[in-house]
Amino acid sequence: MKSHKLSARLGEIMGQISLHGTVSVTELAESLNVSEETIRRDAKVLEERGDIIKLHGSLAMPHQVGEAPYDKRMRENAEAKRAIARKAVQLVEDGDTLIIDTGTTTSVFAQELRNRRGLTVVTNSSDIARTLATVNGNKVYMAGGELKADNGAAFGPPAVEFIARFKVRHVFLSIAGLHAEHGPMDATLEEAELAHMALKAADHRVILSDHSKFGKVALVKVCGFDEVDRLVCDRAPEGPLLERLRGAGVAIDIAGE
Amino acid sequence: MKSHKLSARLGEIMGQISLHGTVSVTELAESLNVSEETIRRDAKVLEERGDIIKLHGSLAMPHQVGEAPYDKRMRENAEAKRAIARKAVQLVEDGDTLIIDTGTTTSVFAQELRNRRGLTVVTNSSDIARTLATVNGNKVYMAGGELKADNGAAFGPPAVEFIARFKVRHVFLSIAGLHAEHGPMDATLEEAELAHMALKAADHRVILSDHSKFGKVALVKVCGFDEVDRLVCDRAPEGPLLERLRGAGVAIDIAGE
DNA sequence: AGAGTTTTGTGGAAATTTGTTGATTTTTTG
DNA sequence: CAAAAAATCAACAAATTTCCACAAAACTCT
Repeated sequence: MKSHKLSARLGEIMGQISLHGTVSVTELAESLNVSEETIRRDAKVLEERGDIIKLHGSLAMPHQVGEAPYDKRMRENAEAKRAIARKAVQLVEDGDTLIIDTGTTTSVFAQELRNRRGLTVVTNSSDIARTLATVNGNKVYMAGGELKADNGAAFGPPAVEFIARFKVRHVFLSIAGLHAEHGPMDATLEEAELAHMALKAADHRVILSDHSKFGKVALVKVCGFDEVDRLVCDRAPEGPLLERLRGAGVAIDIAGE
Repeated sequence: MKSHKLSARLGEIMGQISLHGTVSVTELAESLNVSEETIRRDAKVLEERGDIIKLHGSLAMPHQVGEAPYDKRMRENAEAKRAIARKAVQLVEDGDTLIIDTGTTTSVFAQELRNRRGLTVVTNSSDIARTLATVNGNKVYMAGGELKADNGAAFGPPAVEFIARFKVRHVFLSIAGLHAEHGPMDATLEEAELAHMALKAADHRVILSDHSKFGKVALVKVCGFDEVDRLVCDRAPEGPLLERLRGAGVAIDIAGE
């Protein structure tokens, strides 16, 4: 059974943290008249409960105030995304034409594209547009309309039509899942429709995906395996997924090789 | 797998950077009472996380990399722009509807608008769109098309038509010059046309301008003094300019008062 | 009161962070 | 263009924090 004293202290700790943003372990130990080790043990349960995060020497709120879910997603698997983006940039030459779909991985990819010059970029993502629009003599075409709060990108028929007017060399897609049976999948119908149109508009069709998407099923199928030319990922796919990719002749690039 | 612990200092560094645009390593070391080497190490993880970029001797927001003229302009008079933005935000309430024109001052203004919730924002700037689209339950409508490399914003007839379809409470404009005789002026015809349409679409028309624009002549006249309701600036205008503003009944807000 | 359980404190080893030094690189200056 | 100044990097030592195992203390229940 839990003691009352313990839960009272946890509440006090939470109060201190939410009041000051971060509090040092030493401070807490002094103000609550317990040893630092006790504070650490409390911090452990608080962290497992997801109420706080432990830093080195102090405790803090789990996420920065005002941080968007999108920004948070950008941080998940950040190293993998960065590695994939670096690898994918090698496919692009100065002066290339490309369509870049919305997504956290493609946003990182866009940042890495600052190492290329004179690109012509078509996108529906305000983040990608901003990243590339003002630098290196790039030309950027962005689909307008209402930007979905989820990711700051335009969808719907106008956006699809906008994309359809272009014919480019490469298209780079982010996906929500990559399943051996169902193929590349997105979380919403609108995303999938736009991605599908983008695929038709390019000669060389590339999917950027970290391994956490492998075998995952999302809501809507984007396309068949035969509509993709290349997969750039951080770890090699295995089993039936690998079979399907090979069968469809999809080239596979593994970041860091 | 080594999970890097984070220092509570990282948040403070991010705050400083987003506040001033760029901060020198030396300044940070002094204000946080740690060695410069420690700041550099913090900067490294922040950079790998994509939150900042390291310059030689200082740290900056990620989009200030490269030599884009737009980013350079963002740094000029950074303090004044920030102060003006803070003042202007006081005019906006949660849930307001607004049009925000492209510009360096309005971009800073958009950052400050993260202190408001549930806004409906219409803009032609990819930077402003990206700043506000994914947070606080805002609704953002962005004009699409080719983004001018100069500032990452859409112009031309389609953009003007896009803006014309809205009717909002406030419009916020950046300008290139504010002259007693010629009124508010922009650097290009396209910018001026779009700004003029934006003015017609709002009840409350606000110009954001630092004092360096006072008395300056740019290429194209945007509108008459009587088409403006308010000027937010960092220093009081003087002489004939002040006369004209007063004569037209333009309210004047001075940042820091 | 006393056995069993839970919570807390203590000590030393392990891990992480920080400061310092000197070499290296970049930027500025004459 | 070369020298001087400033900033970064690499490596090691010092300081701080955490982790782990076990003992002491507090609490529960009969």
